[in-house]
Amino acid sequence: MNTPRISADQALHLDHQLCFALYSASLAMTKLYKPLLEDLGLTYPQYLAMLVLWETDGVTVSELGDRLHLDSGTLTPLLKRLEAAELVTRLRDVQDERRVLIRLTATGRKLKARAARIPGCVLQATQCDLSEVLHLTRQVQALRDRLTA
Amino acid sequence: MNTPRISADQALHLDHQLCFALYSASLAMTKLYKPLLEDLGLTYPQYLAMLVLWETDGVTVSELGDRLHLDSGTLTPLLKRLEAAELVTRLRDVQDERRVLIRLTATGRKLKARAARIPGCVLQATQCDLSEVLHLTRQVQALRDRLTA
DNA sequence: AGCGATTAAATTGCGAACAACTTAATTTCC
DNA sequence: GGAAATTAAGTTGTTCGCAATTTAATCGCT
Repeated sequence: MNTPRISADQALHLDHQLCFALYSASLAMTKLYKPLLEDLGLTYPQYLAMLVLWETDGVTVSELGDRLHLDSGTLTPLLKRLEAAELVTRLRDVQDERRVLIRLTATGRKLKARAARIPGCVLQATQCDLSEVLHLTRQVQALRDRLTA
Repeated sequence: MNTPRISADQALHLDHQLCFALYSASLAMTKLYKPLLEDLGLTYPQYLAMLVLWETDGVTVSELGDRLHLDSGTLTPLLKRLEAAELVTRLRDVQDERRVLIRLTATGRKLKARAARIPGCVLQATQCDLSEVLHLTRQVQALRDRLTA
C-alpha cells in the first residue's frame, strides 16, 4: 500500500479529521439514544453506568471509572442522580472506608429487561449489518486503546 | 459474509457497543488534543470552530452549526469566548439583521500557522498509517451521516 | 507505634451540549 | 399593506467531562 501525502492545509480540513468524525458521530449516537432512554428515565452516560452494573453489580466508583474511562468528578454526581432515582445504592465499603460500593436496587435490576430492546433499535438506525458494526466497533476500540496507552 | 447472531445479554455487553467505543474514543481524542491546544489558548470545540473559519471566513452562526452539527445554544457562548479572546468578531449582518456573521481577526488568522503542526502530532499519537486513518474516518463519517439522516 | 506517602471519593469551577423557550427580523400570502 | 408563519440568535436550566483541590482512610516504612 502506498503512503498518501497530505498538505498542512488539507490536514486542517475539517472533514479529513478523524477527531471530528468521532466527535460528531458520538454526539449523533447520543441523540439517537435519547428518546429510547427517556422511557427508562436515563441519560446516555447514566445508561453506560447501568450497563456496567448489569454486568457486574457491586463495584466501586473507581472500578466504574476504569470501565467507562471517567473520573470521580464526573461519576459522583451522576451516581447521586441514579441513587435519587432509586436505581442504585451508594454505601461505604466496610473493609475499606475510602471506597464506595455501587449496587443495583431491585428497581435497577428490573430496568435491564426494558433496556434489552435498545441495542436492536440502535443497530437498525445504523443501517448496517451486525458484522459491519462489530468490525467498526473493534477498529474504534483499538484506536481508543492506542490513544489511552 | 455470514450474519452473526447475538443474545440480548451480549448485545447489552458494554464492550460490544459501538456507541461506547465512539464515546470513549471521542473523549480520548479530546484529551489528546488538550495539551496541544493549550498552547493556542483553545478548547477542543473552539478549535473545531476555528477549523471551519480558517476554511471559510465570515460565516453565520447557523452555517457554523450546520458544519459542526451544533446549535446556537452551544455556539453562542463558545463564540463569545472566542470573541473575548480576540480571535473572532461577531457582527449582525446588515443585509439580514437576524444573522450574526463570524469573522476572524488578524490574530485569529495568524493562529492557523501555529495550529498547522497539530494534525501531525495527532496522527503520530494514533500510531496508524495515514491511509488507515483516512479509511476509518470515512467509515465513521458514513455512520454519522446515516444516523443524522 | 507513628508519621509520611498513597489511594479513594467528593468538591469546586469552567466549558461544553442540548432541550425548551424568548426575542427580533424577515418572508409569505391574502 | 399587514397579519401570520418562519427563521436566526440568544437565554435558561440541567447534565456531563475534567482539572485542580480537599478530605479522609489506608499503607509502608522505620
